[in-house]
Amino acid sequence: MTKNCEICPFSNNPAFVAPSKQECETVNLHRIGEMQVEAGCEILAEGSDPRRFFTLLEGQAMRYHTLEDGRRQVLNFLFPGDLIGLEPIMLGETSHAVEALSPVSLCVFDRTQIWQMFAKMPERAFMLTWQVAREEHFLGQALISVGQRSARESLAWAFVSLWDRGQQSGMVEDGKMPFPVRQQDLADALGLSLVHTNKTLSRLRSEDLVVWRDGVLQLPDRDALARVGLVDSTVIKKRFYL
Amino acid sequence: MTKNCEICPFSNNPAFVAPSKQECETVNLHRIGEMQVEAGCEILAEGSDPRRFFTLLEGQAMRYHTLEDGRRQVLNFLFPGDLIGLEPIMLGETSHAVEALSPVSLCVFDRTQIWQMFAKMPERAFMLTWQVAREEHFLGQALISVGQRSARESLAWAFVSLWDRGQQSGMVEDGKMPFPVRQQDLADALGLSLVHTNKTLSRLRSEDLVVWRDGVLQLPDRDALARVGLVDSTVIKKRFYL
DNA sequence: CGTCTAATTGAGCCCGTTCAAGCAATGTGG
DNA sequence: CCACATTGCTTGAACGGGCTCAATTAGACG
Repeated sequence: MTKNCEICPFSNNPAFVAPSKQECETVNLHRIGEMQVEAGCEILAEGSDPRRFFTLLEGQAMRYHTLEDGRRQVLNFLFPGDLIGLEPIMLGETSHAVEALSPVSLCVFDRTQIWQMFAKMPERAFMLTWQVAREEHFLGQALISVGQRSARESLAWAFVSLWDRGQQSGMVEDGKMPFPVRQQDLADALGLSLVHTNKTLSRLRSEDLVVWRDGVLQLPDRDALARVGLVDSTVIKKRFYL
Repeated sequence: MTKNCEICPFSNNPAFVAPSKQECETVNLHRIGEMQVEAGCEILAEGSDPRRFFTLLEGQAMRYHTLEDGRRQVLNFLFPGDLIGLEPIMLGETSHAVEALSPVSLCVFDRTQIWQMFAKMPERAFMLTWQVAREEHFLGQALISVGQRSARESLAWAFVSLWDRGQQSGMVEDGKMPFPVRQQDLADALGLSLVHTNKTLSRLRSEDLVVWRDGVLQLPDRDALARVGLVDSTVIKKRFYL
């Protein structure tokens, strides 16, 4: 295995059940290889035939769907350790696109690997389902935000959630986290217009709740911002249990 | 197995891979039993300890989350064949409630059954993951709607989506489908106010696009409504493939 | 016949939208 | 080295979709 494999759900992570020697070999068998992608490139294209899926090893990405008339909804932001392209394989149709937000490195698997996992590596398969369930949870949270929260609350919620996700995946250093996103992307994630996002954001900035410059995010008072965003304190354990 | 078991993902469904004799026995072993719930009752309580999960055999239900201040977001509506309470077990925390919309019958499983499935019945485990992935897909679609569509488009989208779901689960008869929901529930699902939902709905009614009376829904022109709601024609196959 | 819940309709306001202009940083070609 | 285009951020002004408040109606139930 190469660099960063410790965050791959199919690899050996202390947070997860350790794979056996045999499992490792089987994984390596179906592991097509690693892939580097530049910022701004499409990792997954809307409507494409689902053949492979990926583990995001380094960098950040964005998953979105575009309506016929051009309106776009960002579904979520992806962090190291996240899976990409599993849903399309399960459902047989790629209904969203994934774009790299920074230089990204991916671990590439063939779709046949999925069944191999279920057949021969139940712990890996369980792990995989756990990831899908977690993503479902995040989508639900986003839906709550877009549906019920005000613009100010939504922004606050988004920053806190992203911050917490960033910490879980080890992207926060010195109280700073890379967040290479345009305001337009954030607006599309929250169902707001660019203009209003900007104005609401500048208010949060003037209150010293958010510092976001040059693609780097800082939250001087994460808990205060969480209160603004009505973020419930539910913590998702990294470790799943049976 | 008792009535309606053919729709249970853990049972023998022609759309799915048939379970072996041994699988059937193992499922029955962990199947706690059947449960009947009246309309309006809570099947799953927010914050409860996740111990069991269910298959919805008959009737309809609603999954929602409530914010501290009372605002409520309906996450989705549940149809026969859907799983209930799997996400909480996987993630260790029940962050949403599920309420019966009609008299409901459920098949009850113990949470230990999940691991049994991964360990001994890979086809069932795969099936289960497929269900989670499908639910993730629907949540994504809902997020797109709430985030990008206008009230009119949202309503149209919702009716068409529910209609299609209803047809897949065999709830449509004579061009009619039971839809035992208050306007308030629909409003909370779409992030709209009750008043605006009502006014938009009455417009759709006057255009003969929607007929919804006494808990029964009819769509005289499903395709026209789909055009109003910008529903993409992507069809999720009932049959998954490997 | 009073009470309760759900649907309906009107009036007025506001949050978030669209339109529009300006600015700063970066890049590109002559 | 400058002219010019491009991309993203910022800000002002005005409109409007959807909100809140409020009152009425209709049906179900005791």
